[in-house]
Amino acid sequence: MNFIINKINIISRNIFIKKFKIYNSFKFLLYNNYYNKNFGDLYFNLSTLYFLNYKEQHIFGKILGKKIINKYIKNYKIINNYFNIYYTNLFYFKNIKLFLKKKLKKILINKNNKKKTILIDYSSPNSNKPLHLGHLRNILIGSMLANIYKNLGFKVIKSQIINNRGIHICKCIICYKLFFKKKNIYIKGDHFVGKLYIEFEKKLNKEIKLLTKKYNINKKKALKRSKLLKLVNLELIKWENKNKKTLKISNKLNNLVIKGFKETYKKLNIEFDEILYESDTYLLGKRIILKNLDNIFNLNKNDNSIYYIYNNKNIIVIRKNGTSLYITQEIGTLLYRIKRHKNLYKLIYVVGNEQKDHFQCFFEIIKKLNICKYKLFHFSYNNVNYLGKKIKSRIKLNNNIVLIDELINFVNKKIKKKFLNKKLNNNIIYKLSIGAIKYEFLKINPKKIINFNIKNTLSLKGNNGIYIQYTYVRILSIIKKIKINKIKLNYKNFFIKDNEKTLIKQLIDNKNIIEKTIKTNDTSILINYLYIISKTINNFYNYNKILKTKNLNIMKIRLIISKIILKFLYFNMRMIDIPILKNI
RNA sequence: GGUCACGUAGCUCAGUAGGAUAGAGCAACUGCCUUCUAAGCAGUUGGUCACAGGUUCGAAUCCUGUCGUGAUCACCA
Repeated sequence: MNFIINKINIISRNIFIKKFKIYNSFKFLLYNNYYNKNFGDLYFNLSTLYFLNYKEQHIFGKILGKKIINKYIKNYKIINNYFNIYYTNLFYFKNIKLFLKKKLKKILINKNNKKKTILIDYSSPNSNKPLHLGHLRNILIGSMLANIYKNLGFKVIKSQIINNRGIHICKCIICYKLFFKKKNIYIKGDHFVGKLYIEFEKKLNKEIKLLTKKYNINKKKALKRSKLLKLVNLELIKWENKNKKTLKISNKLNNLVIKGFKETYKKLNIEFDEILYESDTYLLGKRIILKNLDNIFNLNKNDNSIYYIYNNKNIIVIRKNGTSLYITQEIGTLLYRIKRHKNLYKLIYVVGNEQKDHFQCFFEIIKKLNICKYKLFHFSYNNVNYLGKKIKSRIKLNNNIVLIDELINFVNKKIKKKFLNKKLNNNIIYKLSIGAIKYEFLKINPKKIINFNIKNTLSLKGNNGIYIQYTYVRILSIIKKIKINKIKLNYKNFFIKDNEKTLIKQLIDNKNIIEKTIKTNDTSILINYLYIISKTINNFYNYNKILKTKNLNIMKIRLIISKIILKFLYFNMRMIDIPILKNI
């Protein structure tokens, strides 16, 4: 493919100079076509040659056409001002041979990226509630990007920071102290702590309602008078002053949550190279802020809080009571990472787009502090919505599936029910569930809102993860039945049908797709590609008999194509981390 | 109100480095299991690409405005 494009560029330049006396370095954008049978395998639009008029464009086309025909290019045709190129059978033969012999990594991936290290920060939950569907999108996008970068040759550090410090933790601590201390914990740790948080919010709401009635004041004023909130704030000061009793409860709750998170991650086959805790990093942030108090940050002399001016707004970085905030932690964590990892190439924060302002402010501060020579990048994805509103763990859906654990259970049951007559074992059902969930969340462009809907989102027909897994198993079952290693391809007996040509062309496109995915960080590009080739593969399977073909040569060729299909499916499924099945 | 996204078939989404006739899946209807795994294949129906201007030989794609939806604008994280 590339050599054809290069050749066209070289020949064209000659024509421009000799025929039209035009000296410029125009580069062609050629497109692969595997959608429309009436048009060429490779094409470009002659109108893009803006420096020639319509007549000249066609003269150019005709000269170019005659010159490019060779053993790989059979023919050319100009239709509607489009220059179409048609491949010879030898072209397909060569590509099949290449795909069969070489490792896909070598064919599909540029080697320039070796030794560069990328740190990807994703998931980063607060340790006051279980992981929910909002986190799920974050986890899956981050994990897939990490996978792709790894396959591209980068060294990847998958990093997670657990936000285990702050008001939210203290709310749980207070709730535990007041109402749950003597009760037994009989549910998953993260679910228990989530319950503490919800209970606290309920009690707080009650108190606020009472206060607003009693003193006839608005909510803001009531919040200031709240006894519960006062307790929480005191607890936060205690926490940052390392009060032993407070830290003991904090650690207990923290451990419960982390254990719960680990179980959930394991179900999804998600792993991290490092897990950091805000409790270990926030002091670094606090220190550097105090160090730069006069030149970058400002002290409010009335109440001793410290703020940074961003877009004419005062952003508080240290509270009047001396405790730190989200952004304090963010600065500290970056410092911690820089110390820990030397020679990073880039840091990518996979965080929701609602934090766009936060990251812009954060990056600005880092630039002024002049502490980081690495590229910082916020990859923002959009929300998961339910009934038009952003999903939060406190919302309960109809079937209670707002949490990741609940979603997995739900899908698991659904698949079990659907394939009841097939008597699948639990391991296969589990792999199908995970595949379905991952595919469903990743197939939508990250910059778009996912409107979560149980019926549509978890449809098990058509364009979904199971379809891909099934396609793989179908082809595998053929290969399993026959020893294929000794088969040799011979061009003399080479025969290929149109649907097989389409497939080869699509496989060639894999390289472009990967490059485009990484350029845009859009996971849906690769997923949709996988779906398109799977459709072609199923078409190939239905129309071309393989083991039952009488002609031995044709059977050999189709077996080899089947083997190549498996290679491609395996490679791409691994990138997305959809579980691969060996049988059903 | 300011800022940032998004608006494509009844529903869920592709297509946006301008380019040929706007594509899939679900839902509805029609065929195909004695045949390598029917979790599949093939087909029919379904579109004012939110609306209005502009740029261009050419706009779903770029620009401007309007409308609609969501996020954000905390001494929460």
